[in-house]
Amino acid sequence: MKYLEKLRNSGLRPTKQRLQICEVLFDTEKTFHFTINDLANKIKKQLNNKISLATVYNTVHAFEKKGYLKQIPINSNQTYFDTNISDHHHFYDLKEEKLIDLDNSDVGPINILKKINGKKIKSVEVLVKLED
Amino acid sequence: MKYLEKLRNSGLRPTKQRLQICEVLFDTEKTFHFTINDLANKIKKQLNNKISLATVYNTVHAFEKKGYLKQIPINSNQTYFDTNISDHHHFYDLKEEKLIDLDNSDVGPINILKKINGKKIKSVEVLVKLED
DNA sequence: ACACCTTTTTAGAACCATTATAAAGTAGAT
DNA sequence: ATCTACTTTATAATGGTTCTAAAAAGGTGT
Ligand SMILES: [Mn+2]
Ligand SMILES: [Mn+2]
Ligand SMILES: [Zn+2]
Ligand SMILES: [Zn+2]
Repeated sequence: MKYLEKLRNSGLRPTKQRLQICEVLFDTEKTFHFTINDLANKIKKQLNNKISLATVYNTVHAFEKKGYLKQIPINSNQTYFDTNISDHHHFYDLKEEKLIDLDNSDVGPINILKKINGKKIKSVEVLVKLED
Repeated sequence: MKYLEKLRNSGLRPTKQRLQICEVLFDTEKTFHFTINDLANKIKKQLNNKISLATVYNTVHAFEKKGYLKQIPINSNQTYFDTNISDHHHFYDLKEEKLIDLDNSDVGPINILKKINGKKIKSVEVLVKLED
């Protein structure tokens, strides 16, 4: 199975439910942004099978911890995840409440001049809010 | 009173509670980051007076809407606000779960090359995650 | 001061995304 | 097949935020 590695690395056995979550998350041309609810609905519609929310939460968090998914820093009542794990940024369309990818190459190089003692930079994320 | 303008512009009458919230928010040398709960506790301790959470929420949201406060885009179970309303960015110390200001001047100029049809940029915010 | 009407405050309830629980089911090892 | 640890699931608990509606305070005209 093509998702064994991701599952094993995340400390998860390849169960039917987890493989289905993988299918929906990783078996696509394009990457996408989602909330837990989005994902649960997508599974139900696309695979005609309901997976309990608890399992979806657990699996998504395990993948996020291992870096197979990213959380998108944004203020919302729900948490947004991203299947695009490359270094990249986001537009947030305030009217439509939609996220749009913004490639690293579409943002000039970002140089953080200030240093914090004893800490090192793990990530640099840009959020560009859009209005009409 | 020194906060009349902010309150009036936000469509709020200058009540005792709102003036106290203003005192804690705006009567300081330094700007700061806070959650609603932080703020309610600060008022209780600093002014020795309890203001109901509903009033704190309402007032903070009214100020935020008018731009007298900013929300900080970050993933947390609580919403973080900022009394520093200048264009600036943030470090987020993952270990300590603390936000640290990052001046515009400490980040090279950010040029967003990609354009979205019919939309204009309202803000550009950088979040730099820190680890040990 | 008083009456009258509007706005505000407040405690508590409701809401809802997320997390915890624990019982029943499943997978992998022997 | 049996055993054991892990997993799924329904459901409950948690907790930040929002809503409600009754009491309090503010403003206005007399
Ligand atoms: Mn989460
Ligand atoms: Mn809010
Ligand atoms: Zn993305
Ligand atoms: Zn700040």
